Amino acid sequence: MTSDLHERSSDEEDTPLAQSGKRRRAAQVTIDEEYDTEDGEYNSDIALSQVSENLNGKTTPEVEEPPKRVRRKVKNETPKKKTTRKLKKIKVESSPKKLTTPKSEEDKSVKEEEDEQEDDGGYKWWEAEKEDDTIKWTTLKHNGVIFPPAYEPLPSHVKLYYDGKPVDLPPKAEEVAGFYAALLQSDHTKNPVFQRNFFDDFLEVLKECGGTLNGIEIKVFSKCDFNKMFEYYELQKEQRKQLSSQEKKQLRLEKEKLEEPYKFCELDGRKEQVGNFRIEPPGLFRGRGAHPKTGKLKRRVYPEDVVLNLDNEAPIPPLPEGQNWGEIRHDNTVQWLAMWRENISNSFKYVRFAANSSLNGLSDFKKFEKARQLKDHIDPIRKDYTKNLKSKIMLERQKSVAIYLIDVFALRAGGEKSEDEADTVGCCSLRYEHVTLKPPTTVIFDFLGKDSIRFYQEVEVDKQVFKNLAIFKRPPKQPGHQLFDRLDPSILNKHLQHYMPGLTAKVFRTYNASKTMQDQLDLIPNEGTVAEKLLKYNAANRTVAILCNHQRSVTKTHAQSVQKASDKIRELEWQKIRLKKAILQLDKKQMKERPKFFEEVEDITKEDEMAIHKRIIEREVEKCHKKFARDNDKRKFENMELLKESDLKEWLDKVEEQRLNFEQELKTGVVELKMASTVEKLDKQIEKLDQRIQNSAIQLRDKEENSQVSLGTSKINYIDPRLSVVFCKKYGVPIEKIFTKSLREKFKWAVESVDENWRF
DNA sequence: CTGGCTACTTAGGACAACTGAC
DNA sequence: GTCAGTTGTCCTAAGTAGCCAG
Repeated sequence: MTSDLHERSSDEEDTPLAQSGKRRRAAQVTIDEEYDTEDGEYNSDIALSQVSENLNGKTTPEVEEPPKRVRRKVKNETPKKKTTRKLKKIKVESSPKKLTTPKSEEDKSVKEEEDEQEDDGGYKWWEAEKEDDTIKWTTLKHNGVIFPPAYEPLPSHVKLYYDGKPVDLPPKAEEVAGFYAALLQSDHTKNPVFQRNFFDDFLEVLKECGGTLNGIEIKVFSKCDFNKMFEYYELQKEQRKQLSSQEKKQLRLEKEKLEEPYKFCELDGRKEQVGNFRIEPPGLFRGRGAHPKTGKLKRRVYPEDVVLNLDNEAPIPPLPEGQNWGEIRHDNTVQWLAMWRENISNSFKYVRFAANSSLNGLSDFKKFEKARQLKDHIDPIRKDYTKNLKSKIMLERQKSVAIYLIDVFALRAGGEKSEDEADTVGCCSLRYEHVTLKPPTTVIFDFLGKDSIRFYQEVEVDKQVFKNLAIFKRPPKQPGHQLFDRLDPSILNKHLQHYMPGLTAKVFRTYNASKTMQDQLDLIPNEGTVAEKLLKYNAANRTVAILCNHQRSVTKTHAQSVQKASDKIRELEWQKIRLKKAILQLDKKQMKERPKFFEEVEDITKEDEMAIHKRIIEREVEKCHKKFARDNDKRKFENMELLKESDLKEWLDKVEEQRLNFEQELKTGVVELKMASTVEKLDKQIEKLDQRIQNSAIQLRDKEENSQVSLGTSKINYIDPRLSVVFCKKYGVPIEKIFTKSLREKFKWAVESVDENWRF
């Protein structure tokens, strides 16, 4: 058999359509038909040479077409107006009584949050027995949503400038310009796509409201100057910061009072917290990664856009005169209170219960129970996919490899994406260029995953997986082509259902994350201080985060703070050595008695010492200046006599004296301590320093290792909270050290239901 | 089947609040 | 008390997945 027997014959275009059409025929095609093999193992010699060609492919780029990105069918090619299932306007008849919270609000002027928890937390759903899970509630009452405040036009002296001239914008357009101005210092505004999308939408809004008010015609983005607007916002921010703490408190209280009615709802007669009761304010869409729509105007949402969901007896939240809700629904099979359609990708946004709500808790519990259940099925699944790596049917091989990748490297399912989203992939949507093969069995993954976070891993894989990946990459496939051209998440999930009802690709991530955590926790000895145990818990957490590729961007100040910390350690070490020298000065015999102890005295070079001296002196000088400035500020305020320059000089002289001492010390090697001391006292000090050095070193290492890893996501979504609870109970670590207040509430079901023998 | 809807889960960054060293 | 650095919360984007009509 030769290459023209490949399923994809050469005359077929590699259009997205052709690609997706091919999938349909996939099932019938066997490996035998496709590849010249007897046992389902394809001829690795041929394939490997092809592979390495691609690999060493530094040669190929010149020859090949630049990798084109072939995507599957484009959704919404023509953004056709959806069959407008027009939101029925239901006339609000019922008197819009305000929802009274179960207990009288006046009882407590200052709300005690902990107490608040007590009375609604009485219901322990995890101890109740619920049968039907398609019905989420029988009664649901709430007060609707908070709309963002109306736009307040800028004062007349703050304007957009066009080509150097002030522009009078109609409020609606000014608002949009303001959205951009506010972001002037962010990275978004440096992105040309963002600029263009913003500008297009801005012009459109401007046109809608009839153009500028002073006849200036805005045409070119580059002539727009948003600085005056930006400065105004900065000023406002500054002023807000300057408010006295009293005023700030006042504002906080007012906000609190306004929000109070929306924070809670009543579900089956119980008080529950609402999550995002604030409608998202208008602004510029900030898509992540290379999002084609980033910068577009996210339009304001009005009551007419909002669908409310509550029970049919529930009072309908009132609206200002003349305004109406888009629709009132009574759908008790869903867990949302309100929703609206956003204009960027035409999808829905939901107002839902808070993380600590019973319904969300229940879903969470079920999620982890499902993942735990996978424990009992994982062995046959692994056995199966290992076996099927050699299946004669292409589809089967792709399935097996996909499940292997999802299981072993915790890849996401990887659904199809449309052309107007950022180009990110998961397992099923991996393309040729995302996987590089390095014989014999090394694979390099390099692609952008969810949120355009880079997934880069060089890993060893099963031999047969390697071979299969080589097959999936075989010509005529080239960059831009799907690796798993027979697969999508729904095919995969359907396959997985056979092993276990409800099993889907994402369950593997939960399972492997929690399993890994359990294994890591098992390795931690029950000894040492709480701080030490905590450190080990975090290390375990980190293992999971790395498995799931949970990253965060390093802070701007990271390098600096690492530098600072390591400088501090060096300084401590220097101090220690200095003390050891002092010991030797006191008693020369010590060297013979404890040669090991004094070994490190030689470790420090003159240059090191000089650098440390310099740092200390610089710091001291700076301190003097700062203190001088601060003291005088204070004195000015209190109408006291100011410190004179001579006072500052006096301080600085002292520092200079110290500098000279250091210089002397460096020259002679003789350490002069401030106080007379004994060998014993110095030993004690050294011991303390050692401890401090160790602690600082651990902290530094932790900081380094955590700088790119985000622990939160796995803690919140992947690690069964019961693992953490058991850990705390068993190891005597207070749960507050691991779960913040809101996490303790979210995971209340776990905190209260588990004994210390529980295992994932 | 497939594609489009719909609902729900997972995600990182912005920003506010807190904390500990000085 | 002040400041810098850290931690916790909020915000909303971006995934997964089930369902249903054609």
